[in-house]
Amino acid sequence: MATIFQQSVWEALEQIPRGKVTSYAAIARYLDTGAVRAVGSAVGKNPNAPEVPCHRVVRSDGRIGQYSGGEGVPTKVRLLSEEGVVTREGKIVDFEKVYWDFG
DNA sequence: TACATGACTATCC
DNA sequence: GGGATAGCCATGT
Repeated sequence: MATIFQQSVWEALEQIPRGKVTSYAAIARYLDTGAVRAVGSAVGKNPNAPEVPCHRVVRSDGRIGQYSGGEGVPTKVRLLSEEGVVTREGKIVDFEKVYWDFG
């Protein structure tokens, strides 16, 4: 059962442009809430995997974080790499350059 | 209704 | 600079 909160999170994810990443904190801020952990839970339960680019969400410190799909984090890293987001040792390279904010 | 948990973050040694 | 601890809101049992 998807709650309004979760749907809001997923809508936010769709706004992330290709080749960019954002953080859970940014989404929480966009939703005008400080529930960064709840955001993580919502993203992880995302039932619209292909529609929603949940792999474009990383931690605020530039690390990949977690992933619940395919092979897990390796899959997330691969997807990001395909979009031009280079990662290394589970961390985003040039994080500030590929970081995208809601505005 | 109350308790425990989580794809996190910020702070404090 | 790196590891550990507390705080946070929403969800599921």
